[in-house]
Amino acid sequence: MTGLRARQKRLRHERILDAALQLFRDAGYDAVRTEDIAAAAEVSVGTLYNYFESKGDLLLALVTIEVEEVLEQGQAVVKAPPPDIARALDLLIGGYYDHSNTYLTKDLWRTALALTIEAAETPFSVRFTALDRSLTDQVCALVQELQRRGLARTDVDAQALGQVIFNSLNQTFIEFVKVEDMSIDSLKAVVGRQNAALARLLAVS
Amino acid sequence: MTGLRARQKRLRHERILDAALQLFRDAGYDAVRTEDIAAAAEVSVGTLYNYFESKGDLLLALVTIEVEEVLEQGQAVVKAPPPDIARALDLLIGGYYDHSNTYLTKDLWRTALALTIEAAETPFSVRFTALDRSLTDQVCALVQELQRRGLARTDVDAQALGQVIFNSLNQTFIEFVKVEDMSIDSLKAVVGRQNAALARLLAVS
DNA sequence: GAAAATTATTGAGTTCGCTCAAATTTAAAG
DNA sequence: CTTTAAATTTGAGCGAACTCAATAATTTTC
Repeated sequence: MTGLRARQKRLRHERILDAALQLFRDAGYDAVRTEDIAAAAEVSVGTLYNYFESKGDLLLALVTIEVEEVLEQGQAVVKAPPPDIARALDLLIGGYYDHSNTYLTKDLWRTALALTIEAAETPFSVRFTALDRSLTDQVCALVQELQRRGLARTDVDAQALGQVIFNSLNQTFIEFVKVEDMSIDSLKAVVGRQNAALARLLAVS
Repeated sequence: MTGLRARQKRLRHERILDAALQLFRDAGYDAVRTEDIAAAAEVSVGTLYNYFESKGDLLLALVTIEVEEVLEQGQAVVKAPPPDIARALDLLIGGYYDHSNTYLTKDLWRTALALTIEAAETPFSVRFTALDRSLTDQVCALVQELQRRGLARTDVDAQALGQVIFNSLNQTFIEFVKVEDMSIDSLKAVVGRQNAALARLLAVS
């Protein structure tokens, strides 16, 4: 059986994460002090820093959960995409966007995205970057799948194109979280127009 | 003639900016304290905050200068692009990348890009976002120019495609500054491959 | 040119993220 | 059960960005 220590460790880790998510969502990242999180999780500040490297690290742990779910959800679309390039892209990317506000708010995404750039070398940031790469791979896989099914031109570098598509959807998402009063629907509209253009270029003649 | 006050104001503003750039470049953003900048500019900390909203604001003022120059330089390419889609894109984008380390280091770009996401509502961040939009417009203009010259397919939304291309080059630049030991040449190689793929799709059949 | 009004500068003080030496709790050894 | 060793928690203290009431410099008024 697991010792008392291991059990308490798991419990505390969970309590801290739960407290942080709750507080971050309610009050916004900046308004929450590490002291508040520690208090809500019933540990001291020092203990909090035993479990997480920094306040930002704590947020990135939460973001990671969200992205992992997004990634898994995307698999279904890649395996059986709708027989239309624009629709397939809209479905995959729309899925990403829809899922993105399950746990996190714009404020939290803003902070998290900023952190992954600013503190690019921290363990959690590295992990997040790896997830970004997985998402890129997923988009590439979709393009390849469309080619394989004869729905898209095969005389083009699917890898390179997938990267471009992912980069663009990622950047557009950043714009989205930067503007507090932009709806997910208008985000989808912007990307939908881009997907339509790409779909036309990719269509088999 | 301008009063003593206005003259001193201009002088102080300049001295602060110069001191900040020097120190930021030498020691890195985080290692420089606002106190150090104030001392180097021979003003007090309070005065520094009379001229700039925050330490980050000071950095964004510097970044803005760089981007404005990049934008101006790009005009030449748009007006007379080489008669080949891939080359035209490589030239415009390569110009952006080459210019980007005239004043700023990767460290400074990292911090600045993070700031424009995190503090999206501050005046300087808004100004930076506007410059980003101008760059997007420039890429769109290049695509349109290529279409006008009969070098690219005209049955596609140039605006949407330009956005995609800019978003992608921007995101790739972010990846570049995130990885300390990635050269500008390998950055260009990555984007070059993407441009080749797009060029093939855009080629008139 | 002196007094009043306006504008700008100053630096000690506040806040918050984070650290680390001491104290406490749990596990292992005898 | 006691002692020793290891792991974990704790919170006062530190550093740096930023603020604001007091002060000083400049301009305007008469």
